[in-house]
Amino acid sequence: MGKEKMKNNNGKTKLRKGLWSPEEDEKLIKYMLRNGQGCWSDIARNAGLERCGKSCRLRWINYLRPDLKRGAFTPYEEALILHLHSNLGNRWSQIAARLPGRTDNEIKNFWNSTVKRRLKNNGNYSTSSSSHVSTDESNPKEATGREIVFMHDRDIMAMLMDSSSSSSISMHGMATPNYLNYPFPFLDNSYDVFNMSPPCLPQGGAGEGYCGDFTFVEAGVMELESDPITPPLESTRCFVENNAGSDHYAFDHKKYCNNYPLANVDDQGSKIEDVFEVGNPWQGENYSKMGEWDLEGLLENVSSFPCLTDF
DNA sequence: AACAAAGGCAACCGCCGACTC
DNA sequence: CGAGTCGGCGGTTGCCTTTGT
Repeated sequence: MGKEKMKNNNGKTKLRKGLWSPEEDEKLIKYMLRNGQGCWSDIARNAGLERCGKSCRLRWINYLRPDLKRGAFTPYEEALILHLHSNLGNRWSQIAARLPGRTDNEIKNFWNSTVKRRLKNNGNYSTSSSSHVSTDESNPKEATGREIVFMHDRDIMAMLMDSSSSSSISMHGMATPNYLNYPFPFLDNSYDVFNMSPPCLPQGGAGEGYCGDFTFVEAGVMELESDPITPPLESTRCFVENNAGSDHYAFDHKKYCNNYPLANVDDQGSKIEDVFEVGNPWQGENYSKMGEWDLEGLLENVSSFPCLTDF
């Protein structure tokens, strides 16, 4: 890393920094499609990019990967992030591993902006607040020295309700506190996220992943996967359509590609789906669009949640 | 309409562990 | 065993956009 900078200083190679241009993206995409992932330094060199390998890796992972899901976080994802953070702390990569299609950077940004702002607006949402957050005073920090904040699911939903203006969650008129207590049975703290095995890493092997356990099949209905062998993440249908209702994954051209159209990444002007030679992983006959996640409808169909019938 | 503040997000930085030679 | 390299991670920065006044 520093060595690359040294080279730069010696004038051998001038490495670019800052925002990526459409041409750079095109080079990286084409190279990755042609050669696949390898040594990032080689990729940067061989793809003709005047970037360090690290920069290429970051760009690909956080932005160009075809399996990325873009758009606003769904209420489900928000709740999941909050819950996982309460267990994992700032281990963004681990949290991201349980949110397929989302990157650690994305989640980190979401946390550092949206969540922290909501916490701030909510006032008491701090480690010193006993009403919303409880801390284990006997062991305020885990072994790594990280501060642990224990947040109950009730708090999570309170936050979500408070944030209803910015998300599509709809809870107005709902008057059943029991739902507030346990709106998402799968978010119960009894889940040992540290021992969930294996995590939903893209390279993860067979087994039940956290997200892989769930499949959205229609609005407001979530099924538990009965198949003991959960498919790899890429093929796990556990997403809802993003709130923007646009593309289901990486290429919401207008909004996310530095405001340039990535559709012309190919010389022939083919679309990104064609360039990647893959179908949209979030589309297909097995995928049912959900649109906005209407929690009211969800709760009306509460009987569809096997776990919720216990309440 | 103009300006400032806040929000959102892409990208960089520094550190660390794993691996190789 | 130590140095070098690489990939990965979390923290942070800075730019652009949006919102408020």
